[in-house]
Amino acid sequence: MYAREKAKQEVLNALRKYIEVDVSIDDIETPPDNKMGDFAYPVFQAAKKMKKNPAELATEIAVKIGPSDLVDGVKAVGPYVNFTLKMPAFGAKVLEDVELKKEKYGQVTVGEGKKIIVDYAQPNTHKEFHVGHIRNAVLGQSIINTLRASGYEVVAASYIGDVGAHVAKALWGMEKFHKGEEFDKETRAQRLGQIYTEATKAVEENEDYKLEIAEVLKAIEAQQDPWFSLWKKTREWSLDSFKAIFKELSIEPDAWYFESEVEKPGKEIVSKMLTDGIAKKSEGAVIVDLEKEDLGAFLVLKSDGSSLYATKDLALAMKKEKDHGADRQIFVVDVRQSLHFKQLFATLNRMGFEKQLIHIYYDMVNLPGATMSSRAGNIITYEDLRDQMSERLIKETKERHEDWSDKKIAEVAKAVSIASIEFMMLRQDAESIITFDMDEAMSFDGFTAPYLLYTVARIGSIEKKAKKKAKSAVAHLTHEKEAELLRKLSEYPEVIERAGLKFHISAIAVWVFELAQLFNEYYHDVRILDDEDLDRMRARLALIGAVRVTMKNGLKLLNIETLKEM
RNA sequence: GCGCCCGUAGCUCAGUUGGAUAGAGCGCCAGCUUGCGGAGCUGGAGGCCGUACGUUCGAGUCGUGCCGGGCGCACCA
Repeated sequence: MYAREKAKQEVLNALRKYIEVDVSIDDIETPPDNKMGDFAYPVFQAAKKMKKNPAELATEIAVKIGPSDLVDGVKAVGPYVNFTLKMPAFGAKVLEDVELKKEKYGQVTVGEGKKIIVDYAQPNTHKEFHVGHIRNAVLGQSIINTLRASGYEVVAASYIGDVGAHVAKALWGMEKFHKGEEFDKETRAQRLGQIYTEATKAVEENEDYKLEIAEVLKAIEAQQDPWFSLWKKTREWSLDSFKAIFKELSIEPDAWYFESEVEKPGKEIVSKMLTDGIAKKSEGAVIVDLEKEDLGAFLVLKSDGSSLYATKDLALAMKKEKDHGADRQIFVVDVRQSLHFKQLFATLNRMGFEKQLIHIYYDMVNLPGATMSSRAGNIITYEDLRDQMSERLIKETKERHEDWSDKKIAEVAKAVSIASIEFMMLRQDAESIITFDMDEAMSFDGFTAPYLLYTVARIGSIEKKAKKKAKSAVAHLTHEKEAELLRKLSEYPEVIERAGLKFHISAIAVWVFELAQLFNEYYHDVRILDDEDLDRMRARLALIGAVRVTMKNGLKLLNIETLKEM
């Protein structure tokens, strides 16, 4: 049991003796200022039940409770019973927790025995991989990391849109406008995306093209050449490029699903739904009438018999269930598909699908001053963003490290720019729109990846310079900021648990930032090295080592690898 | 028209399943530092939490109306 959990348990045990209502660990709150105490129990409800004045009851309880192993003072402040941690003992337990568990510090067990499959990283082949896709993949991976840290068994499932109207459009555009063009291996995937955009514009100007593209789509679905071969070839171009991007961003799916493999099964499900009476024909197409659930009509097959997103999603859910049999299926998908998922889940329920289905949604990513849309042509691809940022970071890094090789500078700059992108995607609530300001993302000041990475590198540098080994001895850590750091470190497992239960990743980002701030304040107040009190120096080294390990653990959940130097 | 989301400091955003005096970063102003990595730290100014009612011992948080913004609502994904 982690230090904080154990302390809370002691608080609970004490409270239960004197209170006539049930108290659970969730009733223990944190006071707004730690000068008031570390834990607080508001007595309002208990007072009501016991028919007493809240402030009086709080006082009454407070005088009865004595100190325990990790909890020291108990005092009433108004209607609250406040508890203060017993400092040397509690701090020692915190450091012990971190040192014992190391990279596993913070992992909790709420999810043990439960299996979840998370659908994320769903780019479409033949289209560009832009910032919106980054948000999806990074958020999804971070949720997966956090669920794993919470004890769940998680299947990370990427779902690739390798068929559908967009593919037909891109291939049609290739033949129509770029027949015979040579495609360079390095850029061919992006070239496909450009052709897709070009084709989209062409269709807007000429309605007749729609029919031509519909023919292409049918040919691909029917596996007819030359379209089918062209599809197979170009699909690989996109997949190769996605794999490279995933690697850079630490996106690591362990299962790959493709729209092309669920298309046929999807159509079969639809025809079974027709015979079962779950679906019906309407205006030539097939729908599921969800008026009863107030969800309108769910279109599951087009009137020309070709499939839709919905067709494939039905089969996908079934396939995932067959492959992995998870207790829950989670879908990390853009908020604009909320209705689609409500309809999909309602339909699956009608088909007798019983596992829990959750849509985790996120909003879009804008650039300052402009909403991003592929139609307006102001989307920014992952590669462009990364390269623009790297370029500027190379310049800055060069100025600071004149002795570094170009190769080392380029590597560090790339790592920092990727970390900067990831952090911007995760530091904010998923439900809110991100305004991606590149300058802010790369800034070494503020709520940014570079600030955090710098702090970790700085700790590493101190540790490297120290001639003595760290040795935890909390008795030597008497500075006020040292106690604050220990308390902060103790919160980490709770942060993970809450983030995992609510899929609230930004809370991890905020917490790591607060820890970094606290460390930097400490660093300026206290000189760690060249201390004549060797035991104290070693104890401080142990403390900052614990800070570094915990920051690293937190950043890892955010897909960010720390750097030794930068 | 119906539905979902959002509205908190000049800007970008937090606010722990309703709890104590509403916070952070950036920017601005005033300082510290020849440093164990200053890419940092300290202090300051800056808020009728969109608005009006309601529920509650207690509302930025819950409910309803209104105002303002975004998104979605059958053959796109």
